[in-house]
Amino acid sequence: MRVVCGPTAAGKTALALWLAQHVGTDVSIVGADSRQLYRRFDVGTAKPSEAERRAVPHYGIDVLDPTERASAAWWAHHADAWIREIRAAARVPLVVGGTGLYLRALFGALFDEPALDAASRAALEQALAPRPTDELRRWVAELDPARARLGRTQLLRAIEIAVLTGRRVSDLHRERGRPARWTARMLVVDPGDALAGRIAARVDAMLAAGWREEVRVLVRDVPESAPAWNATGYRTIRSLERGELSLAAATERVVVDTRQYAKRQRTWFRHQLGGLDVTRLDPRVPDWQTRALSWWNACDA
RNA sequence: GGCCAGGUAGCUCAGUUGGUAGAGCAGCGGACUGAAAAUCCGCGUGUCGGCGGUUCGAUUCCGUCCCUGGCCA
Repeated sequence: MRVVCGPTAAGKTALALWLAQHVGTDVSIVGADSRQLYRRFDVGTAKPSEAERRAVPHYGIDVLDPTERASAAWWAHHADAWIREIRAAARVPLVVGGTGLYLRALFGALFDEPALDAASRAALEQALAPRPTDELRRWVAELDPARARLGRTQLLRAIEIAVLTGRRVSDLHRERGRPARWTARMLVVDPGDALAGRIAARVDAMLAAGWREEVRVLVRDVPESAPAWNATGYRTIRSLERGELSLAAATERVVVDTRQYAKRQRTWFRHQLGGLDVTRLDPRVPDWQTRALSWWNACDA
């Protein structure tokens, strides 16, 4: 299974589209992007354009309402179905995206979660929400010490599993590991120190493409708590539209946030792809097309 | 040209009654198994504007020059 990944604004989408149109077979793209899932959050999530989606079929884009919460397992389940559908239509799938955990859920380590009662789960989430992170950390130090050094999201997860199943997540990870659904050949796209400049240019382009207008419409009926607002920049642009920030300050804020996000992605793609077949490509090299094609041709499917 | 206020980390600033300095932001490194564009952890040597002087010792005091901002001419 071919996968194009890398930090945001690296040029993944462009490279994938180029490949789709130059490899001589019918390619369909599966997006592995946790923010492009959401309908109506278009400009700031850098979704492929209408024309691009007409030229190459895309899956995994515009599949959730802004208030729905996605998850890695949810995405992997659907991605699996999309891939089968693409193959059944005698086309070749290409997974493209920067959400590392989603890729992991499809190609590796996600464990098989025991059934959790939805009501108790919601009640527990309510009860935990107001608790300070330090307190959660102390609890996890008791319940599942191996997880206590991680962040709040992971602490909540550790407590949830411990309370609802009576088991430690770290034990379940070991005992209920699931075989990978596909073997992946990854092409990690990264333009090195040109990335910061590309990010700044992309934010300007998003603003010019109507990002503010998009947000102005969204604030009318998408509640502030909707998961879709977590996409980088959206809350900042919302503040801009409320007059809480100048355009210059908002732009700078979004550029910085995006840079920091891209940095986290790099760290992930540097260290978290263990066991997978990885090829790295700097799209600035003059022979990037040759290299991309030879990567494509070295893969079975 | 005169007076005043400043020139300290990439940026905004604090501080040193003389013993060569520290915050926020930025940046860098790392973690990550069903919220992941999320959530966390770690990292601070910089001619303290230049040159002289006083001093055992100056970023700190004195002189002078340069630069920035404001006011007055």
